[in-house]
Amino acid sequence: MQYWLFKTEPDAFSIDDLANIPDGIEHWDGIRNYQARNYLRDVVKLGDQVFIYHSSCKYVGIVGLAEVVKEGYVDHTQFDPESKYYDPKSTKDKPRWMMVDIHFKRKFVKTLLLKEIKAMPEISEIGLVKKGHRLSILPVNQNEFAWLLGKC
DNA sequence: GCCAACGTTGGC
DNA sequence: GCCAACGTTGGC
Repeated sequence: MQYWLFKTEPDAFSIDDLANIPDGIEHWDGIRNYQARNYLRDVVKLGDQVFIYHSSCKYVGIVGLAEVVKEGYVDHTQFDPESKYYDPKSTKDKPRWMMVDIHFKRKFVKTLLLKEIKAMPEISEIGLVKKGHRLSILPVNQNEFAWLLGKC
């Protein structure tokens, strides 16, 4: 079992959007960064726990919890010229981009704000606040996950 | 909207 | 394979 933090811009897709899907399952498409892709392809496994994080918005932080219900498979939006995630250099023989499916578990009563997370000395080493923090798929270690979940 | 950080592209 | 130019991310 591993732990992750998936970023999303709530204007585009929020925790509420995820919660409002009838079966609660959504494919996490549109990841266009090789390191994040490698995580999705090779490391993210069934049953892994995922913090949902809102970025580029008023209340930046962790907003809820989801679980991986399907491991890495081809992200179809890379082949769709109408999609903003279209990648003309990707081919069906050698698709570049992957995605996973996640299932909504719960929305936290209150957003665990980035500024609160930054103020926690117990998890000062968390990837979210260090170099490489721009990755949209970030690993979270077990201690960090347990600590953060205890604050929600 | 600004800007620092950092990823990608492409010429050489 | 280097590196400058350019694009994107994301907090503020």
